[in-house]
Amino acid sequence: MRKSKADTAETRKRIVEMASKVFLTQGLAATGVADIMAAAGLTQGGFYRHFESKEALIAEANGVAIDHLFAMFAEETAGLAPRAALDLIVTIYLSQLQQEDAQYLCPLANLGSELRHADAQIKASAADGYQRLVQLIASKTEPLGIARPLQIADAIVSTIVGAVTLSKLTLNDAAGDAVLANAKNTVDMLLAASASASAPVAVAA
Amino acid sequence: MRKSKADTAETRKRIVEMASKVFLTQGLAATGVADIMAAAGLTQGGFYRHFESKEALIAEANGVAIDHLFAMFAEETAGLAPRAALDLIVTIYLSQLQQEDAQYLCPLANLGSELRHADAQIKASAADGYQRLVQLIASKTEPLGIARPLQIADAIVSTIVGAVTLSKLTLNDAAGDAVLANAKNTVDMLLAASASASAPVAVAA
DNA sequence: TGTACATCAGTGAACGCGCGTTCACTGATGTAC
DNA sequence: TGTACATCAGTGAACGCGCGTTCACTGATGTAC
Repeated sequence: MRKSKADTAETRKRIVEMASKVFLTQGLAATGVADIMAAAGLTQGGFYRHFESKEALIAEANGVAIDHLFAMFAEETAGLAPRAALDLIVTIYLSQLQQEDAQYLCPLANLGSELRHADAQIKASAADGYQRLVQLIASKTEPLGIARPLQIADAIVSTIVGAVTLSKLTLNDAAGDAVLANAKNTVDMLLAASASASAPVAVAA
Repeated sequence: MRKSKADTAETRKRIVEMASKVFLTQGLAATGVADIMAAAGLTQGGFYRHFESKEALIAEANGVAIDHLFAMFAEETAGLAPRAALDLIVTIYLSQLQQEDAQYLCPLANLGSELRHADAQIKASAADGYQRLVQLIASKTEPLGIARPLQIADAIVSTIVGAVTLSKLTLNDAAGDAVLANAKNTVDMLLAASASASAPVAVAA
């Protein structure tokens, strides 16, 4: 049953994509290799033709999830002014678990505490995602002419990651939604406070 | 080897205390019943004399962790004015993972993503902890005469929980410390922004 | 108060299950001539 | 270009291990008389 090189590459990609989705929605420990292979329409025996271990797949799946998230951000905010782009990024990030199919999930918010105890390569993929998220936000705060744009970017990341995590630990969905809505207000407040703290500057588009 | 009722109660309490510590530092899935019993100086067979299941212990251990956290907050901030108490609570919360023995760990920040997929009683204990944390913070923001004290309390919780979670997902400790230090600044900024947004009010002690 | 029996905390071994990983095998693809 | 062989993606079963849970047993505690 050997497959062509193109088929093999496609299969491998399909496994990573499915793994990314399943890991992010079900958790790392709760998701087995057999679950992922079944989701990809394969049997578990073939897994090790593509990956060295479950850990290696987790690291790769996290990387892919992060890549997709940022590609989507870039696409959605193309041509927008920094402040508008920032608003959209924050809004999209906060609503990641509210959509039906939950296509773009962030490993930091959805796997946070599990990543902490994972092995080195998995932690490295998480740290990379964190860095990229801070830098993306900072690339939008820096042109705003506000005080301490890097610290504000960092603060925004802590707030939105915390809010998404906590929104799934409330007693009911309404409370979770309130956490998310409030996080958006908090980001706005941080930006407004930073703007008033520095000399008023006209924001270029 | 039957023990007296007092001994039995003490043993049960010791198991919960050890479980609380081990679960919070190692994670739920990574910690086995045998690990906990060994930490308590017992063998695994005796576990089911005290608890119905591992899940039941997790729920109870989380509850105990939260109780300890709040008891410590109450003790540390006794007699302090609301703003000073708030500062101290935030500072202590943010430094929970920096101490040697890490005695007071919050389940929300340390088990966040694992709690999300846990069973109903465990999630209920997490939701309860979240409610209590928001209310404790709100009890300090409300006397400050600031705008929207409840939303600010909620924002503070999202920020500090997110920061503690993320501080362990950075490449090195220095970056993690920066996340925490920045979270403190963020809280201060939120409070200052809320104060300036409302009519200036003298804060009573 | 003393005695005889029931209770039950704790032990250590075993059970059963699931999971990550390995393996023999199949048959289509790739490659060497 | 055609042919013979090597390669290897995928299958399905099995292995081995760890973990949650159960169980027979022990002997000290609690209780009934």
